[in-house]
Amino acid sequence: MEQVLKSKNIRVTGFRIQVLDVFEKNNHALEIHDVEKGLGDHDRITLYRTIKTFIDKGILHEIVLPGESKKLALCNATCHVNDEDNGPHSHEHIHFQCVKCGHVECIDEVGYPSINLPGYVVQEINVSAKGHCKACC
Amino acid sequence: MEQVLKSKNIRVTGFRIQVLDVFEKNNHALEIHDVEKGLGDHDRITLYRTIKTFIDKGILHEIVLPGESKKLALCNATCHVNDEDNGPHSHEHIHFQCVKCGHVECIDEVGYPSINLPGYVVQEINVSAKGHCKACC
DNA sequence: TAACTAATGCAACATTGATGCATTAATTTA
DNA sequence: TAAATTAATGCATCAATGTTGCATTAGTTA
Repeated sequence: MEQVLKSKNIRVTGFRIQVLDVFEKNNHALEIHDVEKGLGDHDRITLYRTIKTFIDKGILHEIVLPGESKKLALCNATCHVNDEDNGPHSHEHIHFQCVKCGHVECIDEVGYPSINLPGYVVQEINVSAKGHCKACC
Repeated sequence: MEQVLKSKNIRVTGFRIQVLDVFEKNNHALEIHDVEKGLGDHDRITLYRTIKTFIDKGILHEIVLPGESKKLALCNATCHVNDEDNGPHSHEHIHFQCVKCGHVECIDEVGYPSINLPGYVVQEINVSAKGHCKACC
């Protein structure tokens, strides 16, 4: 837990550990609202700043799905954002949302599709899916 | 233009035609901010309501991309949202963002990838890509 | 342990979007 | 085609989400 923060060269504070705890207790993506419920009494602004730091450092990533509010999930070990230029996260995984339980999870275990767009140069693709998750099938 | 509105059984008003005009003059997705610049003097709330109506009726669809603010684009002819239950739009196309000009466009001409997630039931998939568009190559 | 610097907490503000209600304008129908 | 009907608009207000500046507090380094 602390190791995560240390490895990213940011200070280990009680609040940051609490926030990480909330994510580690859940195995699906969370909205800021969910994080707030998981924390005790806290300062809203500090939470926003903490999340921004975590995203910049490659600890959390944002998940946007049509019609849904923004969600956050822990990055996997292979995610290395460039600390100098705040480049994009490089997660090649699918974001899956279950229509039954509503949970959104990152699926690292399957291959990533590739697409061919004649006339375009594709650098990066982003895939999300909807359906029934393992638990709800 | 009017036909679009009539075919969806909603009233043809000057403001709605102006909004459609802005989208038809551009061949890429627009943020609400862009639409406002394309309109003359107007009421912000009415614009939000107009956009909501257009989305509900299958005239516009929302495009969300990580790290970008929400964008809107005209639906293609094959989009039929169910007017009764406000079901989802059924566009099987890729949203492409050019890293050079920043424009986001809908690409209908290419096949849509399929994915196989063992243990899951996939109902719908959503693909976006980034790179260089035809104009910027 | 002191000095340094990053993180926090608070106040204030910005943006994006929704709701209620009276007024206006587009349709419908007589 | 004018009156009746009903949807759309404009305005005031509010809610949610997120940012900035600044003084204070706490983690880290020497």
